Amino acid sequence: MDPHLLTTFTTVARHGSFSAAAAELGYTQSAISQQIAALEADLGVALLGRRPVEPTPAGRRLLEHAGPLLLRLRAARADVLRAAAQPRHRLRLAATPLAVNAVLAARLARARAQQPRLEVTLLTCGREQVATMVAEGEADLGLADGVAAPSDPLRLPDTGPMTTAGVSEEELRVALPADHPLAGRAALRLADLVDARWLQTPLCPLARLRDLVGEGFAAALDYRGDDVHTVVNLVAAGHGLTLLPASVLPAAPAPSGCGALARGVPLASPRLVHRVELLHGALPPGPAADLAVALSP
Amino acid sequence: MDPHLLTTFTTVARHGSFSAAAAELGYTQSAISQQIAALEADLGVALLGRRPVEPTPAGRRLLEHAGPLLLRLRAARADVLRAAAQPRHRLRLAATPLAVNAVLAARLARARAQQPRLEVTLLTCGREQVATMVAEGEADLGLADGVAAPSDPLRLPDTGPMTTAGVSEEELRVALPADHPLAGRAALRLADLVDARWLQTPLCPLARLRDLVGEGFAAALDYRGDDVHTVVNLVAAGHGLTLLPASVLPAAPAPSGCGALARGVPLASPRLVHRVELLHGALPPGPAADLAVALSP
DNA sequence: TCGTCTTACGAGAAGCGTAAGAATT
DNA sequence: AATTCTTACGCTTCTCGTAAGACGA
Repeated sequence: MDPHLLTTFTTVARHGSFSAAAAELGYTQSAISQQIAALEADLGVALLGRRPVEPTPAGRRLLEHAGPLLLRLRAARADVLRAAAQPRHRLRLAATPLAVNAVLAARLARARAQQPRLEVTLLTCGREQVATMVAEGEADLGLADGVAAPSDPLRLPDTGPMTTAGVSEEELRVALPADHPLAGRAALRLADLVDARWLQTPLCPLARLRDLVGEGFAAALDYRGDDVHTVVNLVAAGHGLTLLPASVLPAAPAPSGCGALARGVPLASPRLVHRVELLHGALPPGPAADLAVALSP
Repeated sequence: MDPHLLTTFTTVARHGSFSAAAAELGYTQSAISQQIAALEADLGVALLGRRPVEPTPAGRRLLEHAGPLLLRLRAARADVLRAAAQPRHRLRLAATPLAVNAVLAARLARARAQQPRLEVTLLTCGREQVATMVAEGEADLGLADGVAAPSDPLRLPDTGPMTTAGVSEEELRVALPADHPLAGRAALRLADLVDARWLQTPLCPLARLRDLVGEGFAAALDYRGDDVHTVVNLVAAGHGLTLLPASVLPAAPAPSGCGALARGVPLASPRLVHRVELLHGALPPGPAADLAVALSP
């Protein structure tokens, strides 16, 4: 179960081809063939059917393990190197788009005022990638947001020992167009909306709502990016509903008209919050640790 | 980061000696020396100080990663082999001592009545070992118990994709000797008992209570085994309090006297339950899957 | 001086590439 | 016939063990 062979295996499975995997990994097809043969001999189990190249049931199980395993391996390496590295004066931050809200942006500004010489790089990307970057040491700190019950943690991918701390919770509202029949309501129950038209977005995955409430929540439109502006416009145009933190929605009810967003309707039950968590590995004393403290409430 | 080198590293660190590790692993000292050198060269970081042989800060970080990583690797291997193996007619069950309570023993008996030809092996061991055995495929099913808030999951060690399902929850009571001043009380609040004398046992670790309630809960006696009978006798003899499921405690108040256990006092707040979870990897259709279904409520 | 880790060196094994072979479409 | 995986074979690299060397207690 050499990790080397494991990456080869996942690459072959992904491409469905030995030769394509060889091209990607910089080996000859022959080498790939030998590596897969070695892995199958080691386990004593056929992992791939040939022609077409397709994982066997056992191979499918191994594929489920291989990804997280290799991720943790890279995370471990990064963590060890970090422990040995000198504290630096450049700090790399990874955050999901909705994570850097007004509160956290202000805290970040206050912290930077304390350490004016600190260079900060901020990169926006998806939830999983934030976790991965922090685990692999590509980012020193991560901020990830998501939908959760009050004071419940988010469910982030498991990448080994990583510190997570909630740094912000905010009311979550139902976002809908200004001319939507429900736009004027004082509050809504999520259970009453299971049959509504919903947007599927990485910001508010419908699978998460099903976890929390139950079946339903069919996707009227599946948005694969993670741009807040786009989502707001999709909702305003009536493509479907979604949940957004109150601070993203307009403060006053918009004048009813094409393309405007309503003020957002609070959720009566279940109470859900937009939660932001701070992620980091072991932090040596230094700017990263200081910033982590400053970002906490 | 060859797993091979990783196990060598952990062995050396555990023994604090290259030669002792060589003896355990069946290599020469020279080979161990070269393996550690290779690992350090690969990471570009010193992992062990020599004379005395002791992990550096970076080495300590790697040690924290290596254990879980190697466990997951063995778990992955076991899972793949299980997927390819023939369904067998021997079923291996691992359980913590308190997990096989009256309810589950009855369910198990009912299930066996359905499949009389099925051989069942039951092994009792600690919580972590149950999880490990299931992960590594040494057991087909595991039953682990612990203290939890109602309908909250237990916190079991992370060994990769493993199915856990709560199969039993039972009232948890404060166990105390029959002649204890609090023995007659109708209910107790755990917060009022932070300063009492407590038993530290694997069945009810005080660290868990601190998680749930707060600081306090000093250990008057630390019991390292996991035998229920012994714990009951320790409590009855007045060595300290502990929490036990109601079914373990005597049904009627014992006549006050030396070595008798009181009926047990219910917990008013927080509500805590004795929870049993069923653990298993991916189950192919067969006796193991049938039994898993039968054990669920 | 003794115990312990490191280094040098040779033998064996393992891994990769080239090239030819086999199997499927 | 073309594409794609497998096998054979030689070369290189890696890894281990033996044995000698270096370093501390």
